[in-house]
Amino acid sequence: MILKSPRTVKSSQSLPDPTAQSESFRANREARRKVLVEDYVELISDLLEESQEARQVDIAARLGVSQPTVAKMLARLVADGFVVQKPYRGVFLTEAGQKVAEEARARHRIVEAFLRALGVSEESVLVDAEGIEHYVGDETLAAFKRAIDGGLHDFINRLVTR
Amino acid sequence: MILKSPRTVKSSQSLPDPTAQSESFRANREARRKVLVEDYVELISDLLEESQEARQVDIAARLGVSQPTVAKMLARLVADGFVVQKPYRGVFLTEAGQKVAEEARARHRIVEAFLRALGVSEESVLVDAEGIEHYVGDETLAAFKRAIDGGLHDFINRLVTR
DNA sequence: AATATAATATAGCTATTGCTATAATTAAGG
DNA sequence: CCTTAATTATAGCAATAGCTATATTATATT
Ligand SMILES: [Mn+2]
Ligand SMILES: [Mn+2]
Ligand SMILES: [Mn+2]
Ligand SMILES: [Mn+2]
Repeated sequence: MILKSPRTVKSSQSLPDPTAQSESFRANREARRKVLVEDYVELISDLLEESQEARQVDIAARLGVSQPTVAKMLARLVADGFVVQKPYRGVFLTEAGQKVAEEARARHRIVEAFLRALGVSEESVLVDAEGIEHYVGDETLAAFKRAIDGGLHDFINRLVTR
Repeated sequence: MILKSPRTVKSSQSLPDPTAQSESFRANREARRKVLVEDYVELISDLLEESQEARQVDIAARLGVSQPTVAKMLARLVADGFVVQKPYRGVFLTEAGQKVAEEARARHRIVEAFLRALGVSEESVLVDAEGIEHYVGDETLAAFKRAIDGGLHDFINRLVTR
């Protein structure tokens, strides 16, 4: 499977097909609704692995939000069946929660590895991956993986050294 | 400047430095607050270029939201000084609005071109770029540009054909 | 066991982003 | 000009995501 040369690919118009465009925006509003769930559940999973507990105060400190904000969000995650709370002992993940956490972490790590391979600094990798991860579809994720495995890194090196 | 081999780069821990992590989340909440402004203003600019007018109904159709939703958002964009309204003649961009639109469009196009160069399908490019564009920092954007200019495309082709 | 500390809960507020239903207004066509 | 159709405005509602201030409760320490 050979890609067409970029020169022969018709450059994108300013305005895509109206239906395609509105579907894109819809898909992104949908993705935006899942961002907090993914970030919380992934973080809870990380905290549990590191210290066997995930308390509201730790979550709040890691996210940079207040404890009542976390309390409210956890109530939603409980209602959605992703976490369970042990009173004054923090929260734990349900099966469903663990599944979301693992998928989120896998995506997150691939995006991070990809940005690193592109030569982005560690600080920018941290910040940008935290946002980008939520908007990378399966196909794009696969392309990122290919690029990492395939040795994008060496390629960049070759470019950088002329 | 030669990059270290990926094998020698210490794999990222599950949990980054707490301060760095909370700063990442803060930065992303900040970025999230700008998403709608960027999407609206860029779309208005595109509509104006295409048809010399940008009406609420057209914007609503393109975004896949209701007209009152657009009306409310336009009030905010007017208050923020990005657009002006001509009654029953749609909206137009101020100088500030045009600047935001041009920057947003430039970023959007680079992200699209980059995903295309990676071999992502046109549909996925449309959807994913619409989200990713808002979370790509200057440094990552520069890396995308380098990769496009540098001939990432040919590199992918080489990979794909073994 | 009493107390101090840490953790969580709750109340009450604000801003944002969406919706439906309906009213009001303007622009266009006859 | 008058009417109709298109466009915009407005009212009222809901969900989400944040905040501060304060109360409550559990855990840990003495
Ligand atoms: Mn993540
Ligand atoms: Mn994230
Ligand atoms: Mn855009
Ligand atoms: Mn966008």
